Amino acid sequence: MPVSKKDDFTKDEVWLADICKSLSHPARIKILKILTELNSCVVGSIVDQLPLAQATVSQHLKELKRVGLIEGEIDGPRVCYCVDNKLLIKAKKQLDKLFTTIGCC
Amino acid sequence: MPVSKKDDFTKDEVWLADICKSLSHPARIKILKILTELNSCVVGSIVDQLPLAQATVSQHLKELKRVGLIEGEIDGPRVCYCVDNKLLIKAKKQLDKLFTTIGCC
DNA sequence: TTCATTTATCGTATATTTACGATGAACGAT
DNA sequence: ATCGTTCATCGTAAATATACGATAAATGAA
Repeated sequence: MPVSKKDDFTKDEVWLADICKSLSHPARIKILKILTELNSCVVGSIVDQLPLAQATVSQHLKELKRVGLIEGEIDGPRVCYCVDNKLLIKAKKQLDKLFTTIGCC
Repeated sequence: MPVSKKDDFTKDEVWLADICKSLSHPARIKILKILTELNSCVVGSIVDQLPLAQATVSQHLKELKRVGLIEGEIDGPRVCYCVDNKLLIKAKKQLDKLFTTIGCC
């Protein structure tokens, strides 16, 4: 008879899956690049470089903010976003760990 | 999704987003680990280690197969899956490139 | 105050994902 | 040939994701 399936997933697995989910749309990958390339990280500048409506970009920003990859700072009537390098490093570390675990590199 | 605008992004961005999507569920991350840990990579063994029904595991395997991260080989009435190391390396390379681009590590 | 600008959120439509039981197809064994 | 095993696929339901226009909230400027 089958073994009992009590095993849940580990915290690391859930966390990394969530990070990957936030990177699972090209617009969000591009947003991270834009935030790095531009001096300014104002929302309007990001919208200008994406083939998406402002409301849609706002949703993508929200998703990146949800997992902590970016942070928003209010700047007058604008909002200035930037990448959280600390979390980026953590994400890379976890990804490297996964790739090592599954026998790559 | 109404209309997909993924064609407006670069090939690399779309490809990497797709890889991340395939890693965006803890079950699929765990499947990759199981395939590495076990000698056998038969579907039944994978199902035994996941808190999910066989049909659901089969769907997750399909998603990993879709992006090429795993391959299935028919072995009598069974199917033996294994990780495609070549694609794994490509994925890691693209991820490293992204992290470098956005100023991490 | 009033107006224009900026961004988040609401409402909504549709697509996709996730999950499961049921079923079908392929195979080895009896 | 029939049976049991193994796995993929079908059918389906609920949740989530994606996209947009419209609107609200907040701010600075006139």
